[in-house]
Amino acid sequence: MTSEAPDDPSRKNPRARRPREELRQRTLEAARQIILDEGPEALTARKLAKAAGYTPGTIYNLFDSLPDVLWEVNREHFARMSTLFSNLPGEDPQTRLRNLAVRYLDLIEKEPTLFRALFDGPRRSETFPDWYLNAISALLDSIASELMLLSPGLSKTDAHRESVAMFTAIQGIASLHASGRLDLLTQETAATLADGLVTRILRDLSRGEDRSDGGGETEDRGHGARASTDRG
Amino acid sequence: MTSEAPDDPSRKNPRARRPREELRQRTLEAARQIILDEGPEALTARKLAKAAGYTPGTIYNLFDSLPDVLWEVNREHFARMSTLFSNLPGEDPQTRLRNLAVRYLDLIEKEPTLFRALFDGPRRSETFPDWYLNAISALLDSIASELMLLSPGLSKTDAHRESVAMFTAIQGIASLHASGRLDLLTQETAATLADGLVTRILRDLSRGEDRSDGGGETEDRGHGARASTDRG
DNA sequence: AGGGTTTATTAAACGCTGTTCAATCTCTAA
DNA sequence: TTAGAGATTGAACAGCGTTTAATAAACCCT
Repeated sequence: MTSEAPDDPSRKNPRARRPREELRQRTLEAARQIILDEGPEALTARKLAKAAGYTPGTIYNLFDSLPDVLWEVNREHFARMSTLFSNLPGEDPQTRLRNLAVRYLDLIEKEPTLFRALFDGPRRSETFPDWYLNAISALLDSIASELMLLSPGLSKTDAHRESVAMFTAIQGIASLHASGRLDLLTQETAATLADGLVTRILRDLSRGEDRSDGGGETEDRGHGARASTDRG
Repeated sequence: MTSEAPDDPSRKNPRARRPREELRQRTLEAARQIILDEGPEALTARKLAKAAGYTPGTIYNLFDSLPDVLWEVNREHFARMSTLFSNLPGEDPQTRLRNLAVRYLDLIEKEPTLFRALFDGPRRSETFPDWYLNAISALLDSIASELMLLSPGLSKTDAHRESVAMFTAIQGIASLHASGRLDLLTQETAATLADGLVTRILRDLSRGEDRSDGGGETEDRGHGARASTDRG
């Protein structure tokens, strides 16, 4: 399957011009398929070009770079995920948040390579696109608002902190699961672990509002502000 | 700094033979330094060879492959970490486990690139060395034994599940922190987040023994055994 | 319809990567 | 002193992302 559509002009005319946006979209679909099948590390310029029906150079006419292609795939994937996170089923915050976690891990179970492309891929010092930060912020905010519903005594700052803690915890399970390393640790399902974690956190959170730990003294070598100022 | 020791025979005799084990060790130190300075992705064959004072081919006389060098560095790093995990300070399990988490994140804060080499690097389908699995198992076991001390009603299976849950949660924070993405989510310190998480889990765990959630119904599309058989 | 311009496409090249290997050199043991 | 063993090298290979000059097709205008 070298050419795609039946009326693909590239069969007879290799240098025929194709509508730009359509070609971009076809490239993104090809890229998505490669990632789905073989993981983000298999997305090479030459392989993508062949899958899309042209030569490597054309990629750079359509996109800025290969990472740029990946970011576009990620953007679409993240957008598709975000729709799943709104209108969560459940009567109370507990149920909704547990469902959120389970849904999240369900999706990762089905498309682990796309998850890795989203979160394992981007390395330090890379600059993150705006939609990326906004999408995560939105997710955190929706978690935080559920937490404030659950525990009205929570300040905005505290709710935010707890939402980050919860997200990063789930993310830890998700990341290990998507990279195939969770099985090295346990037979337990990712969803089971996450559900247990969320349940415990929510139960403790809904119980007492303050975080005055019962007399635990830790060796604190003074790394970091325990109290925090509000953030935009 | 091209040559290392003052009596380095490679200065006058480029093809002089050097003691094999010593050279191996020198290579590992050079590799570790490269990872520390520039991250695991900067560990290339030619750069490592130059840093160790020879040419790329020699690497393959000393090691099986470049990933093999990385695994050796990881092995030493993990061993060094493991010593930190034994003899935890603290009277009760709560304090000891909180200290464990804080120590762990402290180390990652100081050597984030070594952490990334250990956990972000190895990709799916890669076969993991025995020491890797054993070291993680040992860590999980020490967590599990603390948990059983904390909550004597816990079965071995439950303790293991909870230890995995706790570890993966911390790992999530650690991974995001080491890759520089935690700052995108919050101003909060990694240690603060982890400490809060551990505190909540332990508090809930020491309270009630069973996990009968307070009537929460989730959409369960039947993915996975909720109860689990014991694992060897 | 034909000519000029614009633009998409391509092949080749650059510098990088990990890895292999024949040739070469050094050292050691007999 | 010499033969063999073993370490080291440089060249090569296939792949990578990316750039670019040349080319061919399509468009616009007369």
